[in-house]
Amino acid sequence: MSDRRKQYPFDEIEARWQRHWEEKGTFRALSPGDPGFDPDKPKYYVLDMFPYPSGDGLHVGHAEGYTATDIVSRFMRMRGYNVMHPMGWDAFGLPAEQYAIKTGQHPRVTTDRNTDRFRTQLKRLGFSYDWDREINTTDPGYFKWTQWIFLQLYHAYVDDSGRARPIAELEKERAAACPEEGEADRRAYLDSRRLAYVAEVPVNWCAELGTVLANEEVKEGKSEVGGFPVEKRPMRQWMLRITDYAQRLLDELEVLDWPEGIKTMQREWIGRSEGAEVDFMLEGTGESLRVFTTRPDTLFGATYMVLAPEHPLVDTLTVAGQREAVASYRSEVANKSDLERTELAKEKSGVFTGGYAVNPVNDERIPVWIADYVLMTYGTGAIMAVPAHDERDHEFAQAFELPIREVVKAPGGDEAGESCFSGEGIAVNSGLLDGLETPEAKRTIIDWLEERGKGERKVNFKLRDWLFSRQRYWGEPFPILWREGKHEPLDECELPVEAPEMDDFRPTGTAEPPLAKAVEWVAYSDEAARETNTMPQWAGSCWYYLRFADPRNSESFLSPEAEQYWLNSRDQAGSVDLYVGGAEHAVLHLLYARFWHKVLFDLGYLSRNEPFHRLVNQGLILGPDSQKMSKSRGNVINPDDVIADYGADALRLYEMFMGPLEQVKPWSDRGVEGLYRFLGRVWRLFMDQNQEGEWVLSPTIVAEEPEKELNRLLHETIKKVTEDTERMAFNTAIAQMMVFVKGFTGADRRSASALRTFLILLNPYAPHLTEELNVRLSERLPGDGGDGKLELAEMPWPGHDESALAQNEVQFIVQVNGKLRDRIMVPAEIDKEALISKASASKARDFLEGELVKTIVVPGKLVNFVVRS
RNA sequence: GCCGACGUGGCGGAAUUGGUAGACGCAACGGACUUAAAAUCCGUUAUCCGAAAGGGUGUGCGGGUUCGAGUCCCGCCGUCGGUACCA
Repeated sequence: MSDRRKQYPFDEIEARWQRHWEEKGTFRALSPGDPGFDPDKPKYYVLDMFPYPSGDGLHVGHAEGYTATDIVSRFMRMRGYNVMHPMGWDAFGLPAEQYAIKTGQHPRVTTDRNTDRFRTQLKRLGFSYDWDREINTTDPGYFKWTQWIFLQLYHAYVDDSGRARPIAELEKERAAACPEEGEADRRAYLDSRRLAYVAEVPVNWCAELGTVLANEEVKEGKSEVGGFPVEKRPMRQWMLRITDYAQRLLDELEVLDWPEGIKTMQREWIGRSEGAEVDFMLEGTGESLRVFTTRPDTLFGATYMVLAPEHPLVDTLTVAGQREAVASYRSEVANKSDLERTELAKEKSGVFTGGYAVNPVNDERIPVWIADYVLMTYGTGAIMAVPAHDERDHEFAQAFELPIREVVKAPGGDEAGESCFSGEGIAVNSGLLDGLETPEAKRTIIDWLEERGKGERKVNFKLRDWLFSRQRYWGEPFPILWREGKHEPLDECELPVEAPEMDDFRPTGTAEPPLAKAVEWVAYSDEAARETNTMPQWAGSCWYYLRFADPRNSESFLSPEAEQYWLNSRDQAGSVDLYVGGAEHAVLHLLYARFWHKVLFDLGYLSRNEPFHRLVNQGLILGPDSQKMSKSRGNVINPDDVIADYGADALRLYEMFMGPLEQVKPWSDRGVEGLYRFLGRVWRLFMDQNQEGEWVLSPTIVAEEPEKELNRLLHETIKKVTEDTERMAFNTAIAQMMVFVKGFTGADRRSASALRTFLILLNPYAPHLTEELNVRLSERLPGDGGDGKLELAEMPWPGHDESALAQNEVQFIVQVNGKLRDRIMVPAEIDKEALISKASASKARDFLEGELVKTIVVPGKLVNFVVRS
């Protein structure tokens, strides 16, 4: 590129305008109370998923989503909205900490360096962020409020109506209801209801990372970060009771304007299923075994039962003769990693305990097995097996030669044969249920069970409580103390709790977090010690979109005034109007943020019950080889290089022109060049180069209105670009602007006002070039401000004039039997008779032999003759 | 296996409500300018038959609905993403 001549001096232009915007504060979003705030302007909040500032710097995928939101932001500002478009840093996280371990350099240093680099890169792309609202999750002034929100969770519970309330209210109720209760019991009861609680549960321990991970962070038995093996281990950890919100997280998803795929993924992750819990008496023990089933109508077909190997009743049930087999199976399973357990899923395994249970519906005696296809973590950790109507049970029954009894007939009538039938049908061999259809049979049997106290209706969720502590240094410390083995909250006035300075960030190799090594810090007082776990990376990103509305508030996480203005759109469920980011956060960040938002909503801090009204996922940009970009493949495109060669406007425009925003699409170096050439054509539409090689305004530009055809082209372009930008179809908007440029390039008298309008249309896409040309155009046509000084960013978006689109003659197509035979030009006001007669006189007449059945006229479009030969 | 998205020229893609398939860009080819090249500008470019005029075929495959289907319906095939013993 070095010696090739530039199409236009983009480097100089872009740097200058970026400096100008920064100095002038062009894109500052004023809040209520700010000088110059206009209360009549409607607000619009456009949010990007803020990046983790990694050492690799910005990549073209960031640039894609951020360009899209920047176009929308600039567009909406020109349409009269007060637009908030902020940016910040999700800067706690593993890479900085691992780098610190390797080099001994404090993560703060790496983080600051990386955020500086990211900020510089983003500014170089000309994004219209309000940098006064920049936030960083690792700033004490920010995480003070992350810790504060944690305390709100700690001090809250969910009442019977499903709303979060202060736990103090529950404490009062409890004291009134159980006045005799001792202090320890009272405390245990309250802790069992808190939204933030401590529990000893089997958790995902990753030895390599030296920390536990949430279910959502484990993929196929490996850590999502790094791909290291993860094992289940019982550990005492902080948990958040997200399961109390399962139903609302499901229900309140409905009205959101999100991609259907993301909604489905959240629904599946929450995994609601309706059914019943049923008690089976265990023979000879006096104890009962509770199972969960979604098909209580198949109770008569239960021919055996299965417990998860970890189930507490296994020891009670196992008979002497089976003790050895059971013990060895249990230890075999315990040694399997989650990965092995799922990989071997095809082959069913299990062992008979020797014990029997009694089916409550028919008093039948059925054997109880243990098998690892039953999970301790779902339902009750035990199932009744109905091999005739459940594939897994069927497989197991075949492997161990257990009886299979059909109790549901398929509606078609014919029997399923060898394989099992798991659909709905008519109950058979089922006593009181015989002849009933499945839904009716379910209702009947549940009523029967409930009347006899042998079972009850039950809804189960796959969603588990959120494991909220990590054994890391670079995260938010918990605002919690431990005294005599009991946790207690720090007072709000002690926030933020900052991590101590340390030289050694290494994991301890045990469950003990690195912070435990800071002995002096841990010792809060003689009796009290600080919690040494830290919060997961998701904590900071759970509420950052709220903080942008009031980023410097030191008295509160968010003032009611800012909340009312920026986060309360009365006509929609969510607070943020438009949220753009990658689909990889479908069930992590987006679920956690919804949860916190609902808690804060319930506690009265927020006006809307959902955070994000409209969500758009940008598609991945692949390398030029159509493979995922990765360092090892060597197909990574660095935006810095592209900007150096072609400029930020060309990069922005190319990424928007590649195809629909949501779609996965490969990078093409040639493609960027094409858009760069387009910008060069735009430049030369306005500018000529003189003998000295200087760019001067073209003499073809005249202060007069465009002639009719060009005026139509102008208004067609206004219409199309407006509509396409509205629906975020940026690629087709750009295509139309190319057509405009082609049309006006061919004109030797170029209307200055038409060109100014065009610059407004292109401005959100290529802000630097257009602002520059606008200034130069003002020599010929002063700006709308009267003094020629008004910038495009301050101009209103144009509307199109419908009358300019009108044409004297319009084209109709002529079809015979739906097949194109000719195109004819007719007067726009032609009546139907004349149109048909003209159409039948066209080239179509050669195909009109035979009987004319009917003639179809689509106004403004076509005439179709239907002929039978 | 299940759920979701998608399948259109050599390539990226367009066709918003069923109504001209291939807008726009890339690549390729031809021409202008130039001593020459680069850059720029103009033109051609789905495919088959034909010298041409013109005609046939064509949106993954097979069927259907309709005057008319890339678009709607049924059944397949393929690619990508998610998920995986959740009873």
